[in-house]
Amino acid sequence: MSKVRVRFAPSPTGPLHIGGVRTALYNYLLAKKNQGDFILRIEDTDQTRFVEGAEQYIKESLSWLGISPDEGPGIGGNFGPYRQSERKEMYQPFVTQLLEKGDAYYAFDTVDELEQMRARMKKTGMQPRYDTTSRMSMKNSLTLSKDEVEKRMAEGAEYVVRIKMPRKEEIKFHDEIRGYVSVQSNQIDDKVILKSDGLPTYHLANVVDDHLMGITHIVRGEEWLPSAPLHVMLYKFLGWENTMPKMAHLPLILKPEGKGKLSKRDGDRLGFPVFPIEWKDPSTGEMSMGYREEGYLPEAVINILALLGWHSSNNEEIFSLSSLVNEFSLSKVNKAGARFDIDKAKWFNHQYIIQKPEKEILDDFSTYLKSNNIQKNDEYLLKIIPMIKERANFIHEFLQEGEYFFSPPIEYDSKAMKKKWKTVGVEFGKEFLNKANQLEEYNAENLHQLFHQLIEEKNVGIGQVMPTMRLAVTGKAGGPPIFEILSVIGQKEVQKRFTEAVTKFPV
RNA sequence: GGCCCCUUCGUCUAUCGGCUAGGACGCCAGGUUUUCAUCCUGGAAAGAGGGGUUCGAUUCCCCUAGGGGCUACCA
Repeated sequence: MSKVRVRFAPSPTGPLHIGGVRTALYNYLLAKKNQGDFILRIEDTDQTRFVEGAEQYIKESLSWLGISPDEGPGIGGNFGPYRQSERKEMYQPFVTQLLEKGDAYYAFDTVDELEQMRARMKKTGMQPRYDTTSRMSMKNSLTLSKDEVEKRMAEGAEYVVRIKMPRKEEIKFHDEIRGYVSVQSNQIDDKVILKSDGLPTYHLANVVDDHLMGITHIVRGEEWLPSAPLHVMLYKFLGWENTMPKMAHLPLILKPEGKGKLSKRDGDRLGFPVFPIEWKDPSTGEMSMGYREEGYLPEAVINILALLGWHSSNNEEIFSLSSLVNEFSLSKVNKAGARFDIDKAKWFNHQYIIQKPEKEILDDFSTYLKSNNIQKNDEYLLKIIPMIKERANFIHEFLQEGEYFFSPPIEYDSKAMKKKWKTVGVEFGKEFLNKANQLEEYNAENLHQLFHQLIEEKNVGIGQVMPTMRLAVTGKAGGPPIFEILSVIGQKEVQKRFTEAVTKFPV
């Protein structure tokens, strides 16, 4: 059995949609599961849609997520070049072959003529397309005399090459996810395979490249399913039927609500990213948010995307990239489109935040703090990270969650103040701090002990006095264990905050 | 409009003819906690409809309905 080789083949027309990222991921998983190769191929045959920086964006996204290609532009490999624009001459022999065998033909129709043809057909209730019947009334090498065709070519007339679809034939192929799919050939039009600028269209290019690059499995989005029969015909015409790659068409990622596939607009409207990393449109300057910048961990994004359309039968949901590689199978990929669920996405991120070692969180957290003009040493941060990480979905929430670690409270939870800011608590607090200030070591354990001693001595309820202390020092009603907070903030600062609170809110 | 694909809790999904239909997110209730979060326990919540096939259908087939995709010299 030959080595598994799969390709991810985006076109560099802008930022990579997360649906595309998932396609890349599934390709990667299939490759690695079988010790195969994952190839990045840039499908830039449409020069008019080329966007500066898009290719770099794609590579950076994949690299951030840890699904780096084994071969690709700038990476190397034995099947290059990996940009279709750089493979231009490689397609010509196959076009010639198709032409000579009569499986393709030249067409000289102008845009206007094509439009007229479509309008005409529509009017008479026919399907508007360039196909087995309508081609006979158009200007092409099937209708024009050989002399006329040669004359036009000699004059340098613009032309395209179209595939000549058989009139009546069942095209049947097997999809790894959907089973057998069959279509009548007369439902497919004579698609352009070579454009007038001399570059192939996607259809020809992907077939030729997949063949030349030894691709064994095509894993792509469901939007390609309708053109798959066309590709099958091309494999047939080119004589590659026996080595045709297996095909798998992935279900689409749908809007969280409403109709249709997930779009950038949904993200903007509902406030979540649809792109892996931030993107700035070079022509408009418009920014699109990315998962990376919004505080998602790459391993969380991988996990989220993996579960959108694929599921393990053992009910597990938390998967690292390497466990996905072990578990993944095309046969477990779902057929139906999956609605994107941002709440579950956040939950995944939360899981990975909790799981993540403090030292690894440190970098991101201190970078975030610096951008907010807050400087604290690593030792200090390392103490507070474990206290707040399970309370946050994102690292940028750490600051908000634990703002009292960086500055005295500005606001005090009014509901809690009303309920818990009472004489008994304040008096107790004063006495507790007096004693605490005498402590040899101002640490959580000692503070805890002292506090409980005093409670017994005074015979007060813990709920009457502890919230008071928390409110005075943090301004909040909830949070990590109070004695740990006190010990981290430090004796002097605690005393200061308490005194201030008492002054502000006399009882 | 035409063609193709799809259809289990609100959402992601398990089930490959035997189901008291399982899990996860979210939601609700209880427990733990001074508190919030975490964690634990419990709860509400689904097989689009109609026909077949079968001893038996969520599972196989057909029809209807609904959803999605494609329908360019774009990918």
